[in-house]
Amino acid sequence: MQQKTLPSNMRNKKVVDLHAAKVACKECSLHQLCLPRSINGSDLEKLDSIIERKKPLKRNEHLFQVGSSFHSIYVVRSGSLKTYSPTVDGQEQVTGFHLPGELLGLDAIGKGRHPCAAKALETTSVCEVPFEHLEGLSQELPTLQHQLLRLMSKEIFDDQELMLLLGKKTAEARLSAFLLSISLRFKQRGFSSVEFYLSMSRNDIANYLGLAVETVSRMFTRFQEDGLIEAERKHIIIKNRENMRQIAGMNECCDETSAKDSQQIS
Amino acid sequence: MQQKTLPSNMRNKKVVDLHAAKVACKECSLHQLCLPRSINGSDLEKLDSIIERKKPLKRNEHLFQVGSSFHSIYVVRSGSLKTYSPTVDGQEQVTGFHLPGELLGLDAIGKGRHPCAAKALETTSVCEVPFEHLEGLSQELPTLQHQLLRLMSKEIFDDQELMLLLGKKTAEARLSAFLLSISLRFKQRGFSSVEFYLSMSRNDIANYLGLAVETVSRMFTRFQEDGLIEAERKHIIIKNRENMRQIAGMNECCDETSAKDSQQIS
DNA sequence: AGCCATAATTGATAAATGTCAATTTTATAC
DNA sequence: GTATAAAATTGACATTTATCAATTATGGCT
Repeated sequence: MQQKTLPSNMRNKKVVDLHAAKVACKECSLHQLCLPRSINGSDLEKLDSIIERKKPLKRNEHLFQVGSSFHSIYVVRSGSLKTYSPTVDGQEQVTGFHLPGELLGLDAIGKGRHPCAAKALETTSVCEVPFEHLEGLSQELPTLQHQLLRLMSKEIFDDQELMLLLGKKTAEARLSAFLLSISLRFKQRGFSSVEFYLSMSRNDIANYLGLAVETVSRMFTRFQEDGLIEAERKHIIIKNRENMRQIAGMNECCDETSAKDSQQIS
Repeated sequence: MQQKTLPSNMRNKKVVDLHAAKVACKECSLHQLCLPRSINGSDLEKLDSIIERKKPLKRNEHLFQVGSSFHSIYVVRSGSLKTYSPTVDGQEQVTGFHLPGELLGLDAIGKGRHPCAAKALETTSVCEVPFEHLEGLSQELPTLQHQLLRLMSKEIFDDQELMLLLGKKTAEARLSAFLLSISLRFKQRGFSSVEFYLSMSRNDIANYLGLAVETVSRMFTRFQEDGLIEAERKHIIIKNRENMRQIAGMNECCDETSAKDSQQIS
């Protein structure tokens, strides 16, 4: 598996992390939608023809708002977004982060409305896949239907993993698992799993993990003291993955293995 | 909406709660799969023909084990089950409860293996829907494909709601939201949302909510002191739903409204 | 380049929940 | 029906994490 380290000029610049590293369609989840092994050329063209490229979002711009009506699924091409829901007390609750190659909007099919909002964390471009067209095409192409069901299933599976995390674990276990998860997702897209940039704020991380910002900050400090990571602001280097796994309370099955699994479409 | 209160002879007997109240196929999620509005008679027959009825499970029997290969989706006809995953430290982590009319196994499509085990909480019968057949049939029947995608999307949505709960809330908020959730699900199946039996132990509830058993027990006590519920063992009566909503940090949209939404297939 | 708003860190304290231990209640088996 | 095991409850105490407050660092803007 190829490993690209992000170019060094990204280190001290502001936004360029994920944004600069554009992901070719062939490497993203959409490619998984295209069914790498079994789809043929003309089918792939058909799929390609329904996809719309949208103009890039600037930081803090919304891809969609809470309650907006559902038309399309989106795939992140470059950059990153967060999804969040409003809570009763007027706060927002971050429900997910979306890196290049990942999907947004699957949770909106059921009710026809987006239950959460999606906001760009940096300059971000996405592909738009109109859902009616995708459904129609899935009707023609059994492999595409299958792949769509697989991706939705994976989403359910991933959410459940996160539930485990939020339900049971200590603050350090949560943060450790979070960092490992991000690391793994970078790896799956062909980037380095050892060194990467977090596009989200400590606040977003804390919110997502159900912790106070201060606690997250302290954990970052402790992880550095313990030699688990090096962290300078958003720039993270994983120094001791094995210990982090133990702290996260993960068995190995949740790392390399599942990473491979989700690559090779059987 | 009709409201059936469970027969009084269930009160002081052991198992008969959910188990006794068999749900007709027309009232369960499978009926949603059948697409109430738009599917015609012969299509419905086709769907009916691929469904297998299995012989009932006794309490503590498994429907499937962790890692077992995925063939079918299951629909609960009567009784109830819990799903759970093993954790590193040899414990189990409860990931969900499944009441009559609800689905199991959607999280297994992705990898072809069940990431969790499913165990009957009481005498329980399920319908088995072989996934290959379902996929094939969905290929023929666009409305069925659409419905399948909707149901999976709903699962994603529901999981995210739970994540919100586990991530942010206090112990009392979690338990309150849990009880309201169960109440709502009963209501959706046509049972009373005010009075019902919990088939799962306090231990399972605590595990599911990421709390210690003792904390759950104390919360039950407190809720009774505060007049929110009456609880005698597993028999629960909701006395003050409005206060419980506030404690759970829910806006109304998460109750009646969404209940209706998921009934009417548009 | 410098200013201002925002984000991140750190410390002190309070509140919530987990842990340990004992007791009571309920369920199961003989 | 009784014995035994399992589940639930309750209390005392320890630990973790949230909250409040203050300080420092960073990033965006003119």
